[in-house]
Amino acid sequence: MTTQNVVVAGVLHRMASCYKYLGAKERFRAIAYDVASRTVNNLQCDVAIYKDDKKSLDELNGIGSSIADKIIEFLKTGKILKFEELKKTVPEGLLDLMDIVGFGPALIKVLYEKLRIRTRDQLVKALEAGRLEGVRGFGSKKIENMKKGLQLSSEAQSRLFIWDALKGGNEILDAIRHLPEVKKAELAGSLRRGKEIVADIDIVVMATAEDRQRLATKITKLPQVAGILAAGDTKVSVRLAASQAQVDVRIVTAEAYGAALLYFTGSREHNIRLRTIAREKGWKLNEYGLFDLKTEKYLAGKTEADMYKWLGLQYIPPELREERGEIEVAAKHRLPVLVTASDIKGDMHLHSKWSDGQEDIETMAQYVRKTFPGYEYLVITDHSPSERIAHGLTADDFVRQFVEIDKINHRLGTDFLKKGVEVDILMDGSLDLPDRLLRQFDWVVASVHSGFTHDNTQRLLKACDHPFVNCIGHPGGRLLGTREAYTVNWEQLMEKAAATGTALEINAQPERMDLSDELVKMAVAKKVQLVIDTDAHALSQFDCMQLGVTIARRGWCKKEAVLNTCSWREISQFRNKKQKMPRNK
DNA sequence: GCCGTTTTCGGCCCGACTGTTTTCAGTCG
Repeated sequence: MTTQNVVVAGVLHRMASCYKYLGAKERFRAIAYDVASRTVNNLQCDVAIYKDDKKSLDELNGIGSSIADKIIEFLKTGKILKFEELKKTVPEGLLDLMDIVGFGPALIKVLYEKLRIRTRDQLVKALEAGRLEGVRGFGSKKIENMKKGLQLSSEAQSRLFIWDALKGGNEILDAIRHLPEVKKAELAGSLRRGKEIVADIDIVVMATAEDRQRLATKITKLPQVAGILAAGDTKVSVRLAASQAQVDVRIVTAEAYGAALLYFTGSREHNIRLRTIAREKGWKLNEYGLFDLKTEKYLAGKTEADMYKWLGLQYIPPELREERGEIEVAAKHRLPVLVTASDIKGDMHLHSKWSDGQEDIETMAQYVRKTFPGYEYLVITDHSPSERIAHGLTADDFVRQFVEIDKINHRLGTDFLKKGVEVDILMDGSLDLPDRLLRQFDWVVASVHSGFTHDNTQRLLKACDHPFVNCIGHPGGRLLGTREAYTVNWEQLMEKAAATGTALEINAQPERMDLSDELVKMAVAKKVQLVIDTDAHALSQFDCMQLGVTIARRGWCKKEAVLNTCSWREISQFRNKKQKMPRNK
């Protein structure tokens, strides 16, 4: 669905690069094309729906009449005449280099005009032959950095999945916090906003002005650091030994800590809006604080809350700072109170040794009760028979498992454990366990584990119609970096889920994150009941609940929209209500 | 090229670090 968006955004981005190449007189045009490119890239729907609707396209942020025409031209003809013209004056082969660290428009212009280099290959050969040495502006370090940049860009894209980035980030954050000069330190950047994939790890550190330089040096010498990319006394960039991830550390004073945190958390688009608001009020906003434009007087900067207050906005949680309407809503002080990890009362999708989990049920129960004291219930949901590879249980197995669960509950003196199942949705939308068994479970998660190349809408709709199905597990079926999500008509599925009293899962496994934040936002708007699950197969995976909560928060999700913030009594009511609904068939 | 509840013209976020060169341009985030 979004492939077309990526293509269109790519063309606009390349046009922006062309205008950057053309120099100062075109620089604002370049910015305009970049903004439009990002808008298309962030679009929640397929850009193709605007093919015959210039008016709506024009209304999008950063897309005016002229760019709207060009997008429509591309959608209809597959090219943009203006872009074809631009390519005649700009060395197209070098355009892509502008996305590499260290390669800007001025550099590729010099390469082309002085050395007639117009492709990446020619550049690599020129570097190997030493043709750049002695050319004015190309010192030995610059040439070295160009080689490094090229090398890095040809290696696998160094983007990190959030769960890995969090691990690396928290590890070095912890080391930084232990340095005596550090008063405070926090993760910032897209990691703090909870994006699925991040490019680097940002950290903001508070220290006194006198300590900054010494601290910067110490940070570069931490054992986690494998290489130094840049090191001033307020900014340090290093590469982590473990993951090769880039870490940008900013060291600021207490006066500027909130401003720096705000600035380095982003998003870029969010910041630009904030700065514009400051401007309109006669102030200037930067990473050091909020200042009066004329007198330079410092107005605020110690905390993020201060900054938002001065700007007349409600505090905006990091997960919402994506310039997706949060500023307008914050101006009216109408932001939703987002769900938090402490609201969660239990995990409703996990696997024991009975199928493909690593632990026995009692060990999990004891671990979770100790580690998550706020939890009131834990639903064991092992696989059904079709999942042979995951040792799916037969109907008889489940009956035996019921007995075991009762015994453990009895031993622990609680009813903490609930009887559940992750039942397979077969190709025709039916389930692989009989109704007489399904009705005995406390909770039934139904999931697709086959037919990933099909449009699975009908299968999922049929599962929602089943009276004993309470939740659709990992509804999109994607595995990040491995398998694309299968095709689903989300409008239809969400409307069906809401109408039938079927919950949709936010599966918090790091390689799933399914529903995605964008789909959560859509589900919230359609009043679908959500459940945040870890799908844990090992004790350590119960920690992923935090990740699921982050996804929910990015989807503007309130506590009320998440079923497992409720007591078990309320969850039983949710289940009973569906069973009593009049059936279509 | 976009945008506007002072504006349809004249703005457009802003500062740090690097490298190469003697005072700054280019690039990044």
